[in-house]
Amino acid sequence: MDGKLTLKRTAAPVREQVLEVLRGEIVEGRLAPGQRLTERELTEMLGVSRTVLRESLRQLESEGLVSLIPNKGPVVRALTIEEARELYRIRESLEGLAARLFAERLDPSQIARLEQAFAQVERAYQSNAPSAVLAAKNTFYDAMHSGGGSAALSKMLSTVLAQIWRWRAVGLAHPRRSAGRSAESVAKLKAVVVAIKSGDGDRAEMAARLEARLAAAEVLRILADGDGQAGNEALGQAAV
Amino acid sequence: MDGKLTLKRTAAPVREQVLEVLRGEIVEGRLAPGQRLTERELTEMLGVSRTVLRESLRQLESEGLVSLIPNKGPVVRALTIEEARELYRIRESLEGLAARLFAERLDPSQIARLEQAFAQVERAYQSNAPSAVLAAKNTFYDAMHSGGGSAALSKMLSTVLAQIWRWRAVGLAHPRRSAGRSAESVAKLKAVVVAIKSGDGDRAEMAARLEARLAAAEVLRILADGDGQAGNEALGQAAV
DNA sequence: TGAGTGAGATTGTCGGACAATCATACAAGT
DNA sequence: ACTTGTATGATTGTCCGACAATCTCACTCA
Repeated sequence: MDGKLTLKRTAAPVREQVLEVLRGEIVEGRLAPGQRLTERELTEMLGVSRTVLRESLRQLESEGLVSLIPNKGPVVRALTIEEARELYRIRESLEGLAARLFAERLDPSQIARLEQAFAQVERAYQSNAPSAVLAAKNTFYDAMHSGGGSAALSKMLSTVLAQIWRWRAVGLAHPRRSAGRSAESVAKLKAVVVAIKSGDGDRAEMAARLEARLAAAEVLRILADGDGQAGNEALGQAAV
Repeated sequence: MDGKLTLKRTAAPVREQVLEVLRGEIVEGRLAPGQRLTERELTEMLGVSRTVLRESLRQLESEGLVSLIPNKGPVVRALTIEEARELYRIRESLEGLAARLFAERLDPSQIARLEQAFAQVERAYQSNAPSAVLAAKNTFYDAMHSGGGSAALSKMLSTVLAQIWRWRAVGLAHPRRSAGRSAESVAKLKAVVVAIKSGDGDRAEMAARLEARLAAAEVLRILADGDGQAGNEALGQAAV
């Protein structure tokens, strides 16, 4: 009875369900960036009252996933390339800190979780299924972000990742993806795991930052080259 | 006609006014940590409807200033020392990044703003008025955080600072405040300004991180020494 | 003593209502 | 043809009242 297994909590409040659904729709791209929504549409689509919906929308706004335009309605937020670049740098800093905290603590159960997640990434990579790789990496990052034991930090990282998630998918699937990047990515993740396990905070931070920087460079390269229009389109500006 | 002077926007929506008022009350400690609130109380106190109030509360929750306990009501959030430590480390990372971006851009108008803010800090320090120092430092940090040109970053830093603001006030006013810390703080801020102006990103980041680390150490020392009870009290646990 | 029970307080959710604001199309006047 | 003005519809902003669900706590009864 000591709380470690609070199983089957009563059904989540409607508000949280709405939040999860909308977040998922946006993050996975089924609601396109720039797409306009209205409260009426959404309430009918979800079968909830405006009260609940509006509370959820406020929260999505503070997570940076939607913009609420006064007297106009909610819009799925579309980022410029510049904003994407900023988010990637923030991610790099915070992920470096997460790795450092992880290495400084070395919580055995967290380590085990991280290694398991990494093994899953390796398997997914060998099976050559992009979506599986994406999913596996997400659980890996989740383990890495929470391994340092800071709830505030892992929450921040989630919201940052949610905003750039779309481009991570682009980076993984894009035809112009540089050859060998996947293998390199797995190798760098391995380095992060090893560095964390070594207990050396500096080394862990460096490894994590390096991986984040490479991932960012890859995605930004894909978005920026070709030409401006294509870049903007990928960012959702043209997705009306 | 090119939009640079959109003056006198219409009165802010009620929701935002409520948000600002509540945020201010919490950050400045007039609503004590751990203090219980109820929707009814707040609506009567502010003269607004539950609809608006609840939307504002959701936002405050996502900023980490209140906890919304199901079927119980909103509570002004009280942090443990451990959580405070985590927030200070996050602040250090993000502030380092902000200084780096600032140095990499070197926007002249932002530099001017920073120097003005620093001059104000020096004056406030010489006038030996703690509250003036606090206010001046806040505008300084604001200039520093937004000088890198990243809206996402400065928004994150604001929410982090809002959560630890209370302890910054403690650190400035506490009798056990180590002698010379104020002077040292001003000197370190000066170093940050100089480093940013040099355009050297590494140096700017180092300077900013150092200052953040010292400020954190000072506050955490005050909170942690003495004894556990006093520490908790300062953190607001006992303020029922 | 202890278990059950019931009242009260508080949030969770809903639906309706109306004002305020914005965008658009259309009409009118020059 | 072009500008100005106006009407109209769409959408959010805000309020109110209602009721169910859940938690707390004191109280009663065996």
